[in-house]
Amino acid sequence: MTDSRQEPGLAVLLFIANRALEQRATDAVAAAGYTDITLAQARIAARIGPGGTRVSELAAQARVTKQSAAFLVEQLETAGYVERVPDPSDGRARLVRLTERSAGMAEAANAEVDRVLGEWAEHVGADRLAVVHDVLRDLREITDPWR
Amino acid sequence: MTDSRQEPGLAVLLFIANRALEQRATDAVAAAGYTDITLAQARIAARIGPGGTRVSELAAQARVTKQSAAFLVEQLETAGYVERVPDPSDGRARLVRLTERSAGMAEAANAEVDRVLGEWAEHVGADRLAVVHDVLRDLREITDPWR
DNA sequence: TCTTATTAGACAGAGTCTCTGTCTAATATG
DNA sequence: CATATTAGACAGAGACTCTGTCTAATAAGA
Repeated sequence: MTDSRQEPGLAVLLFIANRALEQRATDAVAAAGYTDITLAQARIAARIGPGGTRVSELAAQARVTKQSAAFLVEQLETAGYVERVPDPSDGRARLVRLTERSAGMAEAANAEVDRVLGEWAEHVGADRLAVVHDVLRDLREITDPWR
Repeated sequence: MTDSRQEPGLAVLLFIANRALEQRATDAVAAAGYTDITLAQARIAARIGPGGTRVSELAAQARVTKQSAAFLVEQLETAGYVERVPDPSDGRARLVRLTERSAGMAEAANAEVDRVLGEWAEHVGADRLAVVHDVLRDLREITDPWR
């Protein structure tokens, strides 16, 4: 989205880092035996909170439309990774929750992410990586309309 | 790809920042009148170098298969944003080059990216943002198999 | 309370993107 | 010169995402 080759801009660098991490996590999940889940589904699943999350919320977090999120949740439900329960606080809403089956998958993903972050810290220094983390967190205030 | 809500991990933060920048650039391009280009096409177009780039190279940079990249290049060619010429150095290859028509589009995208980065620098400090840029650049050595 | 506006989600359909698999031509390798 | 590799084309299937529309539940105001 920047311009052309040569020294890559921040836009490209963000893309590369994001994709690298995503790829490692995806590969790890597949290696752990969870081969019936796609990247798009995983992006949704990864954003489900402990107490369950609404489809609208998942859509916002994953930057897709409600329809797309609902479609992916449906797939995840069929595969047994999530379940939908009524939201006690709102009769219109339903909460999407992770099932026990997804526990191992989540663990595999998280373990790999930690491993990758360890490698990154070793390569660029834990302190510098921490700055990246802090800055991106601060940046979220202006880049993330939802919360 | 991390786990669930609460303090977002680096994986989610990278995703958010990347998407935010991508969205702003995309909106700016559309606002500039280039409504016949999609996000996937733009991701490919943004990676075409001054002297032209091979489809295989574009595929690697955009993290998609050769087939996907070829498909998108085909769309871009039909729309008049790129052209394909034989690669003098390799009879098998063809170089994808930007046409004059894409100049205004690239300018609109780059201008918006610069604008966003300016906002970011203002929000978190130019020095801290510079650290992020440096770290991600260093990280590329281990996250980007292609160069 | 009653009317109206908003919000969560379901449903339908079309378009876009991406992948696996296979094939040809051109280039390296030994 | 035979073989392996690489760039790209072609075909087809599958996955993802969107616009548009609809119902039900909640929120807001007269």
